[in-house]
Amino acid sequence: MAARGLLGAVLKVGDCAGLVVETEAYLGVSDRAAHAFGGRRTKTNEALYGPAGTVYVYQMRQYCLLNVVTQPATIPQCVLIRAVEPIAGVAAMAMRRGRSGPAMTSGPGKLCQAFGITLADNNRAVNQGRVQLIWPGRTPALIRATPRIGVPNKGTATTAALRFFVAGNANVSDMKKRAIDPNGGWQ
DNA sequence: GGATGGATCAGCT
DNA sequence: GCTGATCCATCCT
Repeated sequence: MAARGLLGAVLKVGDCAGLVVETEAYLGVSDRAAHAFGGRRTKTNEALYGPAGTVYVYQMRQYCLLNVVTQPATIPQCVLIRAVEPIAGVAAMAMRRGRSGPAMTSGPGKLCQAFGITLADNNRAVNQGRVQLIWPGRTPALIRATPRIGVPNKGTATTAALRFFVAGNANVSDMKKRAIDPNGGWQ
């Protein structure tokens, strides 16, 4: 699954970069939690119907969320990037976030603020705009799966284990202190 | 450590 | 009007 394949990839925006450590899969028309559920297509989610590698930025309240389309055009599936481990441009990210440490990029809204990702980056091809994904990055020692976050009361969409993260990485959202691996969860 | 409520806003109904 | 793929401060145990 594409959501697992993104773990360990390098996300690069301008001079800032980080390793993807947490993702969620959104399975298109059959997924009640997806914006394209039932084939819904509006100006806002138009990017979902682009080719694989299209950036889909969704704004929620005062934050933006970063997605990457994973299937050919007209098949609206995507992966939400929920958290990264900062590896470059840390000072710039800390300034934009007003915070440092794990709280800087350990959530979908947080990492977009840290990298300066906005709706201006929506509906553009990865590696042809400011947002880039680069392989190889690092290899997770262990990938864990749980239900997605913020998807209540939607039957199987709520219970399905479609959230994936690098086990033990300190930048994963809601990571318990006891569960942190000193090696960052990498091989 | 866990639960709660407010901030805040574009887009859809 | 209403509704979120959120975040943070501030309670409480």
